[in-house]
Amino acid sequence: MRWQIVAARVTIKTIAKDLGISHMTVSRALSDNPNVQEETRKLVRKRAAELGYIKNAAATAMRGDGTRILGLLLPNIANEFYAKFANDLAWSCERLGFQLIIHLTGDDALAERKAVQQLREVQAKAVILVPAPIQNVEDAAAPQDFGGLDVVQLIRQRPVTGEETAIIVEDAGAICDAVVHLHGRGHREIAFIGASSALSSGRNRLKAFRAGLKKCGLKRSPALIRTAPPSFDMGAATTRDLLREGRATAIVCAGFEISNGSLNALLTEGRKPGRDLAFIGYGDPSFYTWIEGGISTISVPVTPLAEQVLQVLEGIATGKEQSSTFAFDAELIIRNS
Amino acid sequence: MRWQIVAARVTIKTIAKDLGISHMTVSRALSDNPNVQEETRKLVRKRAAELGYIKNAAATAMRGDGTRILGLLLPNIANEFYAKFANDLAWSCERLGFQLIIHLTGDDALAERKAVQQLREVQAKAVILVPAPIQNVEDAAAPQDFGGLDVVQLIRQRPVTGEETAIIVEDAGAICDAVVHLHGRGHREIAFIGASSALSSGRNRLKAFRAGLKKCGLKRSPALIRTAPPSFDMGAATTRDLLREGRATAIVCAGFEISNGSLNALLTEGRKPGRDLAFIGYGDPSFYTWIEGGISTISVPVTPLAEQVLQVLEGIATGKEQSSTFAFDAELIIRNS
DNA sequence: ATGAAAGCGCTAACAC
DNA sequence: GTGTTAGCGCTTTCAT
Repeated sequence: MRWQIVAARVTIKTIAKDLGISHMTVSRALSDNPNVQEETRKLVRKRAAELGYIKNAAATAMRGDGTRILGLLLPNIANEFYAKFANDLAWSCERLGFQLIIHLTGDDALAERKAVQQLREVQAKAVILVPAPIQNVEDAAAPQDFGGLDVVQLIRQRPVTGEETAIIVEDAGAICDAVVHLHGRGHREIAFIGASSALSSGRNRLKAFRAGLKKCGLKRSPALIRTAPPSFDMGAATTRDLLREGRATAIVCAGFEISNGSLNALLTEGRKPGRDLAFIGYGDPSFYTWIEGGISTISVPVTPLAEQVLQVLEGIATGKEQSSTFAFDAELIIRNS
Repeated sequence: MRWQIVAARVTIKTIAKDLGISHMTVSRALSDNPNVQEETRKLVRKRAAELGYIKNAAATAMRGDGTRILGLLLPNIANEFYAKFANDLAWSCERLGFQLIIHLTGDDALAERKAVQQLREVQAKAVILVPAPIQNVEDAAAPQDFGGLDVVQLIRQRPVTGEETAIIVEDAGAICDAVVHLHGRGHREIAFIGASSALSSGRNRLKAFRAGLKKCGLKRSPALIRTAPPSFDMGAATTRDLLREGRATAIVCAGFEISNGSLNALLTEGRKPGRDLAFIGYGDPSFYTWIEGGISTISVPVTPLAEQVLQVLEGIATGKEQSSTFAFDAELIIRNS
């Protein structure tokens, strides 16, 4: 026998015994089943509150009644975009009575697998994820098995069973617009800093940039196109290189981290974005609106994205789910460039 | 009878039947119990993988073996500080194999209660929370019951049972330093923008500011001390007021949102923080380091905080937990003011 | 309107 | 080394 130092958990049986009735009556009373006398119901609820009864979610889950758990898989939540998205989604979850489990993947396929596994273990209802980019053959050969999870893909779309809903942002138009705009302001040497072509987003954004060049009748200059694994440091270093070379008169950034890194390099080098050099950022850090007269940017619609996820979630909650792809347009916002 | 469209969940019994052995052997094999023949163990693991077996966390939880779930309660995660903290903590969770459930409270006591209730239902192991400020008598009268949850209070410390660990930041020294520093640079009209005294943090920071004034032999000017419910807009509006009045030559911000709002007002009004007016911000948005020659700030040690939480967590995980209060000093970082 | 039994998936405690 | 039993807390089903 083990001494119970802490009070044993209060269950419906505890209450039942305390009240001298069957635990089934307690169960019914607590779940507002009509087949209970109003009086008993009140009594039970009162006693339950007094004893500090807490429903055991595990028991409910085990009976096959599912859970109210949602999983969110993101590369990180330090990034302003992801943080804002997680924030919006978390509020929706509070409203709908869901619990939100956040897993960080660092864009690593293995981490993603582990997270999905854990979510399946707790029988999460759905998972919203930014799919990790497929880096090697193994990843491609062993597609993720989501089991009973409803899946919503975010930002990136991985060609899988085709069953999953995808919510993506369509930034090709805005990137193309950016080039056209810069051209209109007289720029002829427009640099592009983006992710390496290993990422589908990297390829697509570069394609959009080239489409913009073509539209203005500008010819491609390989020297002005810089791609590498995207990061703050990459954006900063690349920008410093471009400054040193002194050819570019405008920079278009195609990535959140890259954009911040590039802006950082510009400012720490004493260049005024919008004056000394035209600059088009990526994403919507709030300070873009109020530094240096406002930083022009390719604006990504976070809240609409989160709201769409919410819609899909509500569909899932009520069983009326239907899979499809939702695309939201990014928008070129011109401020100082 | 109901038609099973989807394949029935694979359990240890499924595997047992498939292999013609007892489900206990399967259980033992899967949990690396030594009392299984190496051969059978391998066989079981192989078959489990093939059949796509997923352990049912609910069943484990129901047996009283607990969960690997942690709860994190924050006012929001859009704020750079909270986002960074959540990010650090989430990484720790990945490393330790925990799942992190994030609940947003908006600093509302009722929302906090609901979140704690839900965490208790899923039998979370611990909850890390920024306690909602106590606004009214009801809140104070009905202290939160955390049941079996281990509790780590963050930033704010609510006097409760005294059992909980608290991890707080001690910013009084840095605030006082800020005043002394500004005085040393010749400023005599130093404004303070902070939270209303309803929040304990508001009171303490104001106290520290006054201590700074006293230390320099400056007398208090009520006209330069502005407190109200803290927000970005409050910071911006207050700053615009101060600019209009034209008396203050320096501003000390005592809050994350306030600081950003104030800085925003300054820049949109065309004032150069550090040149036209001395400015001491609060918190560590990354762009503070690289705009306007660097914004001076009261730096809050996020990563040490998260690391301490991690320490406590590991204590909890191994049962070697011991409650206490950990304080981390904020630090005055002078850049352009 | 209320109660008794069964079973969800798992593992500790016993057989053997 | 392997199998059997029992029970965690809950609700569905079937009595009463």
